[in-house]
Amino acid sequence: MDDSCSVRLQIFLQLQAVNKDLCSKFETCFGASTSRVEILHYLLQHEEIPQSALQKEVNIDAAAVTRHLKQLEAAGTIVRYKKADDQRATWVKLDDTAKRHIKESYQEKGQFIEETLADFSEEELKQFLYMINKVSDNVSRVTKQDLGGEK
Amino acid sequence: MDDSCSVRLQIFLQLQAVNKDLCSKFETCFGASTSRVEILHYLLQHEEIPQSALQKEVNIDAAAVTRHLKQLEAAGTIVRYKKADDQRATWVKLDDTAKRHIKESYQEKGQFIEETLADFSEEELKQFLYMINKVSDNVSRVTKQDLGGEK
DNA sequence: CATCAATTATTGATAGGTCAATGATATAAC
DNA sequence: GTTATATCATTGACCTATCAATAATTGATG
Repeated sequence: MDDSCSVRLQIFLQLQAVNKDLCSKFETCFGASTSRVEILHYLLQHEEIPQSALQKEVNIDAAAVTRHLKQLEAAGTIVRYKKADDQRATWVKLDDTAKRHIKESYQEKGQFIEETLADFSEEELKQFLYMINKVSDNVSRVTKQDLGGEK
Repeated sequence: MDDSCSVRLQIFLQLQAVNKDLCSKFETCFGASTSRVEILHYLLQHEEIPQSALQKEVNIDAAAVTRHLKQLEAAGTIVRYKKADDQRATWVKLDDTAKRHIKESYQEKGQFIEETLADFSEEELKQFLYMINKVSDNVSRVTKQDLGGEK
């Protein structure tokens, strides 16, 4: 683990470290956690959306989504409601004035991500994304095969 | 934020998603969280080490380190002690039999990381690491400049 | 040597995530 | 139509990370 795959191990560790730093600075820049911003991002792109769909888009547990939305609702940022045809599903929608504020705020802070990926050519960016996706595929494949005979 | 830098945004989101999956599967594979394994990894490489040094190596808060070490100590995996010349610093050391077990276990499971990065040529690996490091540099640079005039 | 500052580890409060269990509604099967 | 099954949102219990405050020890400075 130390010699033969040291580059791989380093990648693994660096990935974690970078991600943590990134999230932390993202949070202080945007004034909200990445999860929260991700949720708001999707809400910006959909006039209204069922909570279950939102939950699938965002990368967190349903329980966590519920708690985020409750807070956002309490803050007046979003509205939640049910429709006549299905009393289970909850629909989520951005409050109008909140929507404006968020749009402005994002425009102003969108550069954070740009700077994070400064000095990358467009070509490099594509390749980077490609690699990340490859790792993602590998990871999802690992689950089903490898962990069969364990413990 | 949606059009001009959509690739960047995608990279950002994917990075998070991948990292989360990676950690989750890593954890079920190794039977311990990435933080825990990282700690043990460093302990494998140092016969004994001051807790403060360990904390700097590993990517987590001092408080979290304390709690991990307490658990590891309670489980008999590590030993902690002070030295005569400095009653503040706590030294940490792997228990001998635990050390053997961990070494075996790692050998067996080291392939997890390999499979995660399967289908990467050595060249690609290097480039990937290079890119991650570049992002890391960018992120650390952002802090000092950008967040000056905020809020 | 007495005080002030720095280092080290710890604790408490808080935030945000997971999983498992629950309740309420909707759909299917018979 | 009634019973079983699925979907959806929520809650409670738990875990792990953060930050801020604290305590204990050491080093430095007057």
